[in-house]
Amino acid sequence: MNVRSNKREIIFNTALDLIAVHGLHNTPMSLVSSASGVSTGAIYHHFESKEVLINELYLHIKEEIHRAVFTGFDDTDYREGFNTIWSNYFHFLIQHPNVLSFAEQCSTAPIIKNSTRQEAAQFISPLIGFIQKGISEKILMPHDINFILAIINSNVVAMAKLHISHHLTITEEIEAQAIEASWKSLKL
Amino acid sequence: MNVRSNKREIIFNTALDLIAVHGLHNTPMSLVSSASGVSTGAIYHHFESKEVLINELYLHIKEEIHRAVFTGFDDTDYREGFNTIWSNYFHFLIQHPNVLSFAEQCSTAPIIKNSTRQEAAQFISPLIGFIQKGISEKILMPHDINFILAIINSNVVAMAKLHISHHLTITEEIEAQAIEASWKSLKL
Amino acid sequence: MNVRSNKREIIFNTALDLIAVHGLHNTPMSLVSSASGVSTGAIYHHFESKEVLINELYLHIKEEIHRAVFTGFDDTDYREGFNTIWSNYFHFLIQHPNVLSFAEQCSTAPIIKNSTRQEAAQFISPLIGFIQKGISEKILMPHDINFILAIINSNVVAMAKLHISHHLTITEEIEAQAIEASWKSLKL
Amino acid sequence: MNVRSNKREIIFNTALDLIAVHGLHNTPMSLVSSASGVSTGAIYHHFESKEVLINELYLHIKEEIHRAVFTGFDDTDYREGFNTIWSNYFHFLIQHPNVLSFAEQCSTAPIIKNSTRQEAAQFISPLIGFIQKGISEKILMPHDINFILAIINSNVVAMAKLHISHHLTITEEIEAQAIEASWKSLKL
DNA sequence: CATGAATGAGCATTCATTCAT
DNA sequence: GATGAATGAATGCTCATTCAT
Repeated sequence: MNVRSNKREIIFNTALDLIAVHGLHNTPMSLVSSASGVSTGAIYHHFESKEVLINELYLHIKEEIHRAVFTGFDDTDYREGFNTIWSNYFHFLIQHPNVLSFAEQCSTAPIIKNSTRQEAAQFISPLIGFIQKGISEKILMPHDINFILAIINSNVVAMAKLHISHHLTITEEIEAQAIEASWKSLKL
Repeated sequence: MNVRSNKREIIFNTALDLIAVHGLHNTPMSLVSSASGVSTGAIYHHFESKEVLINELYLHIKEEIHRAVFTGFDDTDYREGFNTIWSNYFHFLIQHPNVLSFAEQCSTAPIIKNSTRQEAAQFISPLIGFIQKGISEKILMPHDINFILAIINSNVVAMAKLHISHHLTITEEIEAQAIEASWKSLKL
Repeated sequence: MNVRSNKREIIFNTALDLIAVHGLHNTPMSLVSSASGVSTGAIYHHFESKEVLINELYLHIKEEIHRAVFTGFDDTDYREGFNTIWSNYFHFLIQHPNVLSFAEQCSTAPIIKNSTRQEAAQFISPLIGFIQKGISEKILMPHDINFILAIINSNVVAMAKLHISHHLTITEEIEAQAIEASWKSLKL
Repeated sequence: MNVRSNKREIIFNTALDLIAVHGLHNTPMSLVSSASGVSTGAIYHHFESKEVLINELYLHIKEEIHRAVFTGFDDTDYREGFNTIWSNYFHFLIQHPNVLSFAEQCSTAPIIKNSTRQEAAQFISPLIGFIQKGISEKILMPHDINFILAIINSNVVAMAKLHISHHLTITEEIEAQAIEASWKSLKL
């Protein structure tokens, strides 16, 4: 099992990096095989098909992101918690640009099944809890949860893309301004 | 010339719809051909390659979006102008979901060349002018232009995606709240 | 008729040059059209098909070669006549390398019909007459005509190819040696 | 390795025969595939492209020819050696008319790269040695090596083509005359 | 007659997937 | 289990030829 999960991990990492650079459809399985040192046969032993591999990688990454988001999260002060979540999310993305690239490609690709998207949605439940708390405590505007999630997510991702694409280097100062912008959007 | 631009238009529309539904890489030229009633040879008469077709379609669409954004725009009241632009952009996207789908797919796809992206960037110059005016008149926060563009764009697109995906139906009331959210992010 | 034969000539010359450089099968009719300034429709008005065009060009060129071969030919001295023919043939080829390139490509290409090859064979009848005279006058060895033709032709073409390919620059002196070599092969 | 070279050999033989009959450009890879029983994918597994396949086949054949030329070659008597080489070359060609057809098509085709032609040129080094020996021993005329090679090669090929095309059946007697003709061209 | 846009069969090549070893 | 050669359907693209204008 150790070997097996190792291989899964190797395949995941290789596929992620290749897809981030070459794109979802310019990354043949044979390339994943040669770059990872895992034979195509072995890849197909671990993943039924390319579609399955990519869907599972998508899930894997979504989980990783949401785990990172709550690192060091402290429930005491709401605004502080908001800052932590925003910042964690942002830094994870800029430290893992290949993850962002992969996730963005998947966001519209028909290869990701609806059931996968639904499954991935479960990872945001802690975030939903946090938002609901903000609403019920009259800290956040009483918008629909999806509305609030969309604003936060789109702002973080937009800033991460600006930073990674070098269109705007997000210093600590600018990051603080961006968090403030998101906050002003949503606070009551 | 009439016939020519007609064919281009037909190919553009067909490709747009097919790609929106099937994806950039699940839309073979033969499908564009059969669905449009234009032979593959004729498509290649108008567009050097699939890559060229998609790059030109991307440019075409970016122009269309930015033309739509300034429809009925009035310079008198700044906030009113902001509302108009936001709303125009949003309504164009939800009325043309295939455009949004296509544009989103292109946003990360390596098939779009950097030179195309740069060429497309020129279309936002009126928007940049509007933002600069807001900053110089002490109406908007003095953020980097790219920062402000990113916030506005990401918010509009996020709301349009919520609406189109039926995760949240954006009524006039919610639209007003979303505009307000973007505005609060950016106003001084 | 003048206009017509003009166009034929233009098409012939263009096709010859293009085929010499790009090869028989890398020379699309559209290229012949654009390079010659004659529309594809007009080309097809003059030549039923690409095959017909090439077959007629082949015939045209074979005739041209054989006309050149007897320029300044004088029946008085047999050896002198042999020299003239050999030299004429050789100089025509090195002065028209595109003709040689085209002819060589056609020599093995299935696009040239047998009937065309037979028709082209008629042009060598003066040469056959000259050879038969040499045999009957006990100047040449009494070989089969095809044998003698093959030796002369292959030697001239081989020397022309050496010269054009720059593998050996055929000076007047070397040319004289080559003629001598052919002559020694065949003389009684 | 055995399987591998087997497949290469099968592909080579099939391609050679098909190209000899249909021509270099009327032999689609799909035909090579169906005629050889090797799937297109497998052909592309062994040869990067059609161009590579043809270039490698060209090299393969040139080597085969030059190996055949020195079969039974004996250094003792120079004239005897000349006869052997000439005859070996000639008989190899008439026994392998497809090789001749293929080689002739390649001789002018742009698909054969210059680097391939240069690589193929190395095979004639034993022949060059033989010719140089003839010159230094005052048996052959002191012509340029390329001159002598061209005469011999062009004569052998011309005779082989006469024979194969049935324009002249080369009996043993005629072959002896042809060798004699070449010899008289070149001997001192 | 001339034009050149349009046609569509045909080709080289790719790549997800299988399966004999 | 693991391997990677083999499969072959599918794709982007070409080009000889036609025909409406």
